[in-house]
Amino acid sequence: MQTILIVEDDKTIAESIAFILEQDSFNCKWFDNGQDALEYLNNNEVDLILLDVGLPDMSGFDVLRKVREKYSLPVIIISARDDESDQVLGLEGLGANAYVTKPLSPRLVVAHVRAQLRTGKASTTSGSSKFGINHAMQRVVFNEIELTLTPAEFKILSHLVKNPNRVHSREFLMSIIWDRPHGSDIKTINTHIKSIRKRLHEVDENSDFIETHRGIGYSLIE
Amino acid sequence: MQTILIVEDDKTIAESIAFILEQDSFNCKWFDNGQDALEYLNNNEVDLILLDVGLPDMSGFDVLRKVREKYSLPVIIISARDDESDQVLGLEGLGANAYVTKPLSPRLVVAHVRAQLRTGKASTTSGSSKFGINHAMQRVVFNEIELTLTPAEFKILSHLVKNPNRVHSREFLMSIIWDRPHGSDIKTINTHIKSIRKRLHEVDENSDFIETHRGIGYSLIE
DNA sequence: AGTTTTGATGAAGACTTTATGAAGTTTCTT
DNA sequence: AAGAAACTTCATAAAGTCTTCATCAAAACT
Repeated sequence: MQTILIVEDDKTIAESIAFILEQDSFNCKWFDNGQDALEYLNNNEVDLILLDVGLPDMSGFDVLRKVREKYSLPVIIISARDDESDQVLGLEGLGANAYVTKPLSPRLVVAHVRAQLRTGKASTTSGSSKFGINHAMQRVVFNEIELTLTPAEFKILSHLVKNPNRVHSREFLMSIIWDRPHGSDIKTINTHIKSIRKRLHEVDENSDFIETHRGIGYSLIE
Repeated sequence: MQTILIVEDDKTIAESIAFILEQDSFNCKWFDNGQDALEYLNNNEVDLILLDVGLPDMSGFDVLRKVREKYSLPVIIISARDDESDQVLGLEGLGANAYVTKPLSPRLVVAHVRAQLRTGKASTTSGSSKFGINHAMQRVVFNEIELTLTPAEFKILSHLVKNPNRVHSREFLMSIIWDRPHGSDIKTINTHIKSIRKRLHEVDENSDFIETHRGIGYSLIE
């Protein structure tokens, strides 16, 4: 079942969206502020975000930017009709995937969500890769073998698998392991990557999926 | 004898359903609100639920969601003809198994119940596992031996047996024991798991079915 | 080629989480 | 109210994980 994050401070609106989406067998999580939503996103599998631009703690603009720092999942913007259209349109540059305006038409919301999830799928499935993620068991599947990983290793590797073919800095990978700033040496990532590579080698000796990008970080090739 | 939970605030309707079902030698329990029904469900063996969507305390929607958080038994929705058909059909996504509309045809209700109980049985049997659940006795069967468990142990182990091969967090397992938030130390789960493992070892010394997932929780391997 | 920078590696130890046994508290039964 | 059973808490031991560090290897630069 796919999970949708609803970030909306108006409880009535949030509940009506959740209601209609749940009828479509989506799993909904509601947050009335950006901070909590981002924290949830960092710790759970989410397939799509419905994001209100007018939040109490931070603008939808800031939320979207923070989401895009780490993830490529579809984000649908909810905006009041009287918002400055420029401001809302500007979100496109940050990677908003669609817009709906208040008052909301439930059917339209569902249509947008479906449209995004038909095409997207960015967060979980990954084509013809040799990798998969077993969320239920918190394991990464490689060549049909389930790897038992330590928590830090799982967080890093599952993120690499979800976002292959792009370089992830050590700083960023640290932020994947620790939600809050953590005063650890950045080179710690080297060691984690080493042990991940070791586990992959145990399955396939000649594999070399994790690439080092000197001076930047690592990427997973698929 | 199979037990059917009737959740319906109209006493006349509930009694007529119960009457006709008891003629068919089903054991019926009637509740006029969702809360009491859920409480009964959590403490007793139930084979099927007949659920009215229009309840006084919570919507049938909420009841069904709560049921599905823990159980996979068949649920038949009772709806007034004038309900929005969309809304009711949406319940399918949450795992409703069938619908009947008011005014009820007793024969039709019995037909639906029988149809579900012929096919269903999802709540108890579990493939080729060495585990089984004896709801009536609140015991878990392991290697054909019935384990005598304390209530908390039964709730945890039966949940693990029903949902094997996936990790369950300590927080979640706490919610299995206590329906309402309970200010207990989360580490209590460690102790319950310890005693469950001890009981399994008494049956098979070399068994090791409950796996620890560091930093997350536990899973049962089958 | 020599120097500098950056990454890989292995091992030690600091730190965190879990297991365990026992004591304490609550709840239920008689 | 007493006793028993069950649940929770606690202290400590054990296990596992993360970070650091020293050293070696590879790449980039002069």
